[in-house]
Amino acid sequence: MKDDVIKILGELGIQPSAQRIAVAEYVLHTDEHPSADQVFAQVSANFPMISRATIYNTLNLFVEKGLLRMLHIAEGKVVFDPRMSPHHHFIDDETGAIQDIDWHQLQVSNLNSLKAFEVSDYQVILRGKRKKE
Amino acid sequence: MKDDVIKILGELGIQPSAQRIAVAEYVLHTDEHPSADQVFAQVSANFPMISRATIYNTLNLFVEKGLLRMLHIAEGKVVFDPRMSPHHHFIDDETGAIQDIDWHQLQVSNLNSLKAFEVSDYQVILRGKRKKE
DNA sequence: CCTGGTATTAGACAGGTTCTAAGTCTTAAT
DNA sequence: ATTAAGACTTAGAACCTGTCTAATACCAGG
Repeated sequence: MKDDVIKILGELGIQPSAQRIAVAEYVLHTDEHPSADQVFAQVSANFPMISRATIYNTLNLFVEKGLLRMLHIAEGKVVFDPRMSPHHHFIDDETGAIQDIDWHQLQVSNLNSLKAFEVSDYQVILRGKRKKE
Repeated sequence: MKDDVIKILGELGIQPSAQRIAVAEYVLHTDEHPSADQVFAQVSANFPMISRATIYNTLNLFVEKGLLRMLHIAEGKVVFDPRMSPHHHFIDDETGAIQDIDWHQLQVSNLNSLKAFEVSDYQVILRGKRKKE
């Protein structure tokens, strides 16, 4: 399994240092959606000398190389929206600008297939870039 | 316009202090999705003595009273997901746990109506609580 | 006018993330 | 094997967002 990880890193052009292997072994085999701090805690257990900076460097590198995806959906930095009625959001990847998308412009179907959840709220988050007019 | 704001605050049972009026005047009339710090910067321009704590108190009060919505979609705290193929996410409001929803379980339609954007990526974010089985 | 409760303030504090400067490890060429 | 160059890691400082605290200022009702 360690060899699998080394192979994956190699294919993406990532030098397989001991620290990177340790991070990859954890993060590629978890069902959680770990935060950097959770990764630090788990990896530290087997690799006590690893530094927080290395965790951050490594995770950011993995994202850059397409091994991980970053999700901006946890508590943390927050922005405010005075439009209280439900609507979707488009986020410009270049500028970070957030734009409202009218609720009725998109439809999400098959929500009632989610039998295990009571959904109180949902929205579509779109990312990309604004077309030049 | 100041009177409009006072009226709105009054209807929601919010004491209209000078600071709250200043915050409301900005935040209710912007097309941005401002962060607390942006609100602080803007409001400070006209109200130099206002404190950061008041900005936070006021924004949180407005959210509580239903005047604003809080969006957790900006940069900031981040979690990582090793599943690179597209999928949706359900967030348990009670525990914060994030659960993957299979891409094919939901369909979003009418995406091509978004003529002004090049969408590189999208997902549905659902919030609620997990049903007890 | 007084009083009590509410609102505001400055600053301390805490968590998450990035930066910096220094040190260590690898690699490839000798 | 040796070494130099570059890549990687480290500890800690620094920064930003957000909350908390204790003290002060404000205001509505008696």
